[in-house]
Amino acid sequence: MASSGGGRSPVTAVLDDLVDVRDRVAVLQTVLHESSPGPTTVEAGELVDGMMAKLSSAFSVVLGTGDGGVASSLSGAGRGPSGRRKRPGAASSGPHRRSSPRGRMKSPLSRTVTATTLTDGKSWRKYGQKQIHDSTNPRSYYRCTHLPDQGCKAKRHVQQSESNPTEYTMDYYGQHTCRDPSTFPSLIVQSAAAAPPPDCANLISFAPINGANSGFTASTSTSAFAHHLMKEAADHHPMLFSRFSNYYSSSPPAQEGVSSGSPSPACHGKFMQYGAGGQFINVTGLRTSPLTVGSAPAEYWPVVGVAGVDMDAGAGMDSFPSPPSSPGFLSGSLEGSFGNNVCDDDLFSFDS
DNA sequence: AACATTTGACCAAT
DNA sequence: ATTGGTCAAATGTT
Repeated sequence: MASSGGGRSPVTAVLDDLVDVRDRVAVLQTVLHESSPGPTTVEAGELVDGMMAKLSSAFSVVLGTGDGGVASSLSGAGRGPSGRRKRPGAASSGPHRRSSPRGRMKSPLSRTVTATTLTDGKSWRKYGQKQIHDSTNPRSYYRCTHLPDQGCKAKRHVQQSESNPTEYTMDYYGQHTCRDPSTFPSLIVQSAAAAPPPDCANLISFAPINGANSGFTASTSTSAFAHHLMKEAADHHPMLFSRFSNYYSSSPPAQEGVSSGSPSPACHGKFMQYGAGGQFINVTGLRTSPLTVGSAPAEYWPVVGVAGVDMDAGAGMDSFPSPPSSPGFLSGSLEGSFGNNVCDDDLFSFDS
C-alpha cells in the first residue's frame, strides 16, 4: 500500500520506465527481425538484443533485491466469516476421499508472469487458497473454468507480490485444451515463421481499437483489443485460427453463456492484431504447441501481446484479496520474462 | 436455481 | 512433521 496509489515510489517509476523501454526495444527487435536481412539489420539486431539483455539484467537486479518488505496486510489474510463449519464425516469416514492424484504439482510450469491485474483474458475458477510458508501473501489456486465440460486442465497459481503489492505473480501450469474463446490467449505477432512480408511491421496496430481500453495505460499502447475483429477474423479465417490457435472456434457459440454464473466476461479479452488492409497478423503463442495458451502475458509477447482486459474480464479473480484498485495492466514481468526462467527458450524467440 | 467462491480438511511429497 | 496442492461442503452471488 505504500507504493501504489497517490504517489509512486521512485522504484516504481523507474520500473515503469524500464518496462516502457523494454517494450519499445521489443518492438524494435521485432521490426528488425522481420525486416529483410542485411548487414545493417543484423548489426542493429545485435544491438537491440544487447539492449534487451541489459534490460533483463536491470530487472533482475531491481526486482531481486528491491524488496521493501511491504507485506501489505491483505484483507484476505485474516478473513473468514467467523465460524467455519466442519465437514460432517470428513475426518475419518470420507466416503469419497481421493479419486485423483494429489500432491505436488505434477504438470510442468508453463510460465511465470507478473502483472498488475489478475485478468489474463481467460476464464478461471478458483478452487483454493493457501497461506504459503515463505510468503506473507496467500496463494490462490485457479483452474480453467472448462475443466468439467471440456476437460481443460490448465491451472494457474496467483500470489500477490511481496515487494510490490500491486503486482501479482502468476504461475501457469498445463495447457488449455478448451475451445472457449474466452480462453484464447493474447496474441503476438508471429515471428517470421511464415515469411511475412518485409513491411510486416506496418501491420502492427498499436492503437486502441475501441474506447474500451480505459484501463490500459501501458507505455507502449499495445492494447489493441478488438473483439469484433477477433470474431471477424475467426469467421473469415477459420482455418488459420484452427491452425494457429487450436482454441478459437469461429463462431462464438457459448460466448454469452459459457459459464452462466459469471458470463464469461473474459470473452471480451480476445484480440487479434490486424494489419493494414485487413490482413491480420499471424498470431500464436511463442511455443509451437498449444501450450502457449496457458497464458498471455504481455511480457512474453512484447510486441503486441497484451492481456489486460478490463476488470469485467476474467472470472474467478474478483475475490482475490486486495485486488488492484484500478483495472491495471500487465506491466511486464519481472523475473520470468527475460530469459532467466524455465521458459527461456520461449522468450523473445523472434530470431534465430 | 445455478453457479462461483470460501475455506477447513485431506493427502502426497519432501 | 511440514508444506503445498486439492477436495468439497458451506456460503455467497446473480
